[in-house]
Amino acid sequence: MSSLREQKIAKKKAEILRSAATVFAEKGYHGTTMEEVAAKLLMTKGSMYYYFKNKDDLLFHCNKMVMDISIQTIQDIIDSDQSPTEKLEKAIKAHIKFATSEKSMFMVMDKPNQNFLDDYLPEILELRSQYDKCFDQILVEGIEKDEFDKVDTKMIRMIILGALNWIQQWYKPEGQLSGEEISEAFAAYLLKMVDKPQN
Amino acid sequence: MSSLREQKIAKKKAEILRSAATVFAEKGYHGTTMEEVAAKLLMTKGSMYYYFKNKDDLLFHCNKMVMDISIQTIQDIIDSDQSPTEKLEKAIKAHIKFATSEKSMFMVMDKPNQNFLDDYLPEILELRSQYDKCFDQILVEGIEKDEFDKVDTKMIRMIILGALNWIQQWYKPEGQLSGEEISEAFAAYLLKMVDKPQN
DNA sequence: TTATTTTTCAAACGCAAATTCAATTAAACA
DNA sequence: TGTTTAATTGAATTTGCGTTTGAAAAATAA
Repeated sequence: MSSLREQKIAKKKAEILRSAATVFAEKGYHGTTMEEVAAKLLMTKGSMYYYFKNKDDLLFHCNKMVMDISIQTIQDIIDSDQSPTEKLEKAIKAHIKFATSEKSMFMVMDKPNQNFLDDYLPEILELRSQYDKCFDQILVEGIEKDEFDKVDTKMIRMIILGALNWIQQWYKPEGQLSGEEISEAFAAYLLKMVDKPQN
Repeated sequence: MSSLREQKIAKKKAEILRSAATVFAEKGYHGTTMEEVAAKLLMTKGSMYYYFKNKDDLLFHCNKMVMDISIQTIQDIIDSDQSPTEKLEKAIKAHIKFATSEKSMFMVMDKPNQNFLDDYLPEILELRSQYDKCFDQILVEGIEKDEFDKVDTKMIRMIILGALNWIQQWYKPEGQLSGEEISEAFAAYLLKMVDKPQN
C-alpha cells in the first residue's frame, strides 16, 4: 500500500540501527542501554519497540546489514573480469575501506557467540562463512591460474581476515593513519604471502 | 608472617581468576555473572568478595596475569642469542601456543575500552603497548641486520598481531587444526612478508 | 578444651535496565 | 471537518545481578 509510509519506516529503522551500532561499538552489546540508543535520536526508549522487537533484534539487524553489504561487495569483485591478484588486492582494500569508514558498524560484528542467543546465531554464522568462502575462492583461483604460490588457502585466508578484522581494534578516524594508507600497506604486504618464489 | 596462609590465598585467587576467565571468554565481561564464576568453584558469589574487591578487579587481574606472562616470554626471546628471523618466528609461535593452550585467558583481553572503567584502563593499555614494542624491536633489529626487507615495521607489526589475535575468534581446542599446525603455518607465511626480495 | 581469627555462606539490599502498556498526540484520509 | 490509524510517550513493571552484611562454620592458636 502506502509506499511512502514504508519508506519512512525503513528510514527510521536505518537511523535506529546506525545509532545502535555507534553505541554498541563504543560500549559493547551488554554495555549499552536502550536509553542511550534512543537518546541519540531524541526518542524515548519505548518508541524503539515500535520498530524493533527487542535489543537482540537490533543487534541482529546491525550485523545483517554489514554482512549483506560486505558479501555483495566482494561478490562483485569475484564476478568481475580481473586477475586473481587484482581481485585479492581489491577485496582487501574494499574490506579496509568499509571497516575504517564505517567503523562502528563493523565493530558490532565481533564475538557473535557472546552476544547472540541461539535464535539469530545460525544465520549470522552462515553469512560469515559465506564471506570467508569468497576469499577462499579468490585464493584457489589464483593458485589454479598459477599466479599465486601453492599456499594453504585456509590458513592464508585466516591470516588475511585476522589482520583486516583486527584493524577495528586500533583504528581511530582521527588518528594519524588514514584508511587509505592502511589499505595500501596491508594490500602490499599481505599479497607478499602468496607471491610465487622467483628463481 | 604465615607464608603458608599466603600461599593458600594466592592459590584460591588463581583458581577464581581461572574460572572467571573461562566464563568471561564464553559470555563476555558484561554477560557473565558473579554467580557463574562462583558456581564453577562450588562457592557462593559472596565468598569471592573476600578475595577480590569487585567484578572489575577480577577482570583486571585476569588481564594482568596474561600480559605479564606474555611480555616475559617475548622479552626472553628478545634477550636471547638468536637471529632476528629466529626471534620473530619464536615470538609468533610462542604467542600462538599461549593463545591456543590458554584460550579463555587470552580471550579476556579483548576490547579493554569497552570493559574497563578508567581506573584500570591506563595500566592495561600500557602493558599492551609494551608488548607491541617488543615486536617492533625484533623487526627493527631484523632490518638493521639486513635480514629483513625494509618494511614499515608498524604496519607489519599490526598485520602480524592482528592475524595472531584473531585466532581466538575461530580456534577451537576440539577442532581439526592443532595449535601446532597453526603455529607452523602462520610463522612460515607471516615471515614471507619481511623476506628480502631475491634477485 | 576454650578463645580468636579466618573463611564461607545465605539472605537481603538497591539499583539499573529491558520490556510492557495505557494514554496522548500526530498524521492520513474521507 | 471528523474519524481512523499510526507513532510516541512516560510511567509502571519486572527481573537480574553486583554488592553488602551479619552470622555461622572452619581453621588456628593458646
